[in-house]
Amino acid sequence: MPELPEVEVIRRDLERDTVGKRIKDVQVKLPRIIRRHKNKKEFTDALAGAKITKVDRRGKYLLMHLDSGRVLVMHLGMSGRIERTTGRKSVEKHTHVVIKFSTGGELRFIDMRQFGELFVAAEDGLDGVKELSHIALDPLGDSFTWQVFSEIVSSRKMKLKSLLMDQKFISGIGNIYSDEILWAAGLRHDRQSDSLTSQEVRRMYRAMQEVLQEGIRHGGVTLEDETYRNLYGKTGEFQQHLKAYGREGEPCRRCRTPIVRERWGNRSTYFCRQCQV
DNA sequence: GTTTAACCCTGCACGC
DNA sequence: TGCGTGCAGGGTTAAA
Repeated sequence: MPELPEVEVIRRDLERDTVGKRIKDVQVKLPRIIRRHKNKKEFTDALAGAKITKVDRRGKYLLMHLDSGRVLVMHLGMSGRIERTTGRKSVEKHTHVVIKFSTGGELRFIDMRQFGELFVAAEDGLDGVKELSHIALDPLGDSFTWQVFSEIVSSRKMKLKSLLMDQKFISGIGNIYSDEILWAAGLRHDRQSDSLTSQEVRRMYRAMQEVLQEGIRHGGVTLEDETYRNLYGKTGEFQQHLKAYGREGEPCRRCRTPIVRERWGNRSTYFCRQCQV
């Protein structure tokens, strides 16, 4: 399930591999994936003939800028991935959109659970796009300073995990990385954000930066039964370095106390009862 | 302002 | 072996 590090890995791959290429043709096999558009034609016409100039990221959204003044916006949802192929490779099940380049080769959008989506928007109207307008600052961006983080955390009465995962306040963090950040900071998921000391806020800020950077460095997380891969089909390796997520019953890497799993809302949260307070 | 629950969909485990 | 049922999984959003 792609979060900031996984999406950033793909962004870097796309930036390296697709900038300067011209889109020849687009095929939509499952209209649900482009559900923001009235029909397939509106989507494919907006892309055909355009050259890719830049690949950006806003939270978990990928933004592929085009020389036509438009932007192809992509969200991977829970099981989505993008594959770069020569076009000769057989088409995998759950391939919903294919973008062909005029120089040969193509991008395939593959998504088993169909929670992902693609749409095209005008570049100068991006801030008005509902899906993007609420996305907060990027936690790895230069302007996301400790002071900014401190203000977000201490001015609200939210449980830390809710706060970390809320895209309105901090962008790009999901279930896996929130558990890892809280473990690294030694803080419980259900601590009220306004109860943190300034030292704890600083610890959480540092943990957030380090965990996300490490995630990117190790190519993101690919779980056993999940489908995350980079642009070339390579799996991530950060799952081997996880300290909390998915480690129910295994000893905490700090204090040896077994990691517990709790239902939190309608999903799992993993933490150490002993050293997260 | 904050929390909760439903929804989106497929694959898989399970019981019969 | 085949069928039906129930549920996991995460992000978003509407409702409480």
